[in-house]
Amino acid sequence: MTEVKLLGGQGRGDYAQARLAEFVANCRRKKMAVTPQRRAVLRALLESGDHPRADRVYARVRREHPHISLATVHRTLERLCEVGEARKVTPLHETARYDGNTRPHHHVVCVRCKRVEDLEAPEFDTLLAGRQTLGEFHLLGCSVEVRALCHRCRKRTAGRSPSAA
Amino acid sequence: MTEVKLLGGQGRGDYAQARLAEFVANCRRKKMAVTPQRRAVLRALLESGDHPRADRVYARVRREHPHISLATVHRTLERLCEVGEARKVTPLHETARYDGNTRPHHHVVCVRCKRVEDLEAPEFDTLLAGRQTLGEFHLLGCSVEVRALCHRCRKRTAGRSPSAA
DNA sequence: TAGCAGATGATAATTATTATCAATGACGGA
DNA sequence: TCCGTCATTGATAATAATTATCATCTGCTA
Repeated sequence: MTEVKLLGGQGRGDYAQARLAEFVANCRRKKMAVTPQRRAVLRALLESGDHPRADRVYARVRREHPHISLATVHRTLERLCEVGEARKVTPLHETARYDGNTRPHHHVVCVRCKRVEDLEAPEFDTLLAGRQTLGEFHLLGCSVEVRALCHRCRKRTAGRSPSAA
Repeated sequence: MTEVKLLGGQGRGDYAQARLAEFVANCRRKKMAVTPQRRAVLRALLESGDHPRADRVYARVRREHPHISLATVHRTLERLCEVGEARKVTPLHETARYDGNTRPHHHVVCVRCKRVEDLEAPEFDTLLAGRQTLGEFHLLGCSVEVRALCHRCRKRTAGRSPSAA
C-alpha cells in the first residue's frame, strides 16, 4: 500500500502568522504593494482551513473590513496565486470541457493555451488501487491533470515561474 | 521511467460509428429516448478529437442541425455524462476554490457535497519526476483529484454508478 | 513629504450555465 | 399503422461567477 496522507485543516494560528510575515517580505522583494486589503484576504484564506470560494473569503474579510469590494477579493486571490502565495483548486480551463472517450484516462493541459490531450497512465490508478478508504472518505477513483506547455506555447513563453508551478 | 502514453485524437471514423450504435442500444436498455439531437451531439463530440466546450459542440452540431438550441446542447452533454457516454473534464466543484497551503499536495473531493481536503501523496509526483517531456509537451507538474464520498454523504447515497465512476 | 504608479470601490458588462414553460415528437400499446 | 402520454425540445429569461471600466485613493520611493 502506498503512502498517502490526509492533511487536516492546518492553516491556523502560528502558521498563519508566519505566512503573513513571509508574505510581507515577499511583497517587498517583488515590489508589490502591501495593502491592508491584501493582508486581510490572505489572512482570511489562511484562517479558513477549508478551500473557500471567493464569496466565502469575501464574507470573512468583511467582518473586519466592511468596505472591501468583492472585485478586490477576486483580484487579490488571483494575484496571490500568481505570486505563489495561494493555489487555485480548479482546472486550468475555467469552463467545462467534454470528452467522448469513455476509457479511463487522464489529461495533459497546456497551462497557456489550455489545450487538452488524453493521457493513458495506468500507474496513477494503481497507486490508489489497493485502498478502499482514506480517513473518512470512501474512494471512487482519481483524475490526474498534468500541467505542461505545448510546443507552440513554449516557444513564446518567457519565465514566469510560480504561476505555473 | 514509468509507462505513460499520450493518446492522439482517436475519436474518429469507425470508433464514432461503433460508439453511436452502442449509444442507441444503451438508450433502449435504459428507456432513454433516442432523439436526432442526442445523436447529433454525441456524434459531434466523438468527431472532434479535442475536448470541446459546449459552445464548440453547439457550433458543430448546427452545421447539420441549424435549429438546435444551445440549451439542448448543454442538457444533452450533461445527460451523456450521467449515463456514462461522455466525461466532463472539469473539477467536481464548478466554481473556483482557493487554497492557502503552498506546499505541493493534491486533493480529495467528495463527489456529492464537493468538500475538499488536502492530500499528501508524494508517490503521484514521483511518477512523472524522471520525465521532462511527453510528446510535444514540456512537463511542469501534476494535480491529482481523488474522487470520493465523505462519511456523511455516503450514508445518504443510493447506488448511481456511472456518474461518479 | 510630494508625486506617481499601482490598488481600490462601485458598478456595468460578460460569460457560462440553468430554469421555465409551451409546443413537439419518440415510443409502447391498441 | 395510428394514438396518447410523457420525456424532450426550443426560445428565452434568470442566475451566478468573474472580469472590465474608471474615477478616486494610497503605499512607496525619492
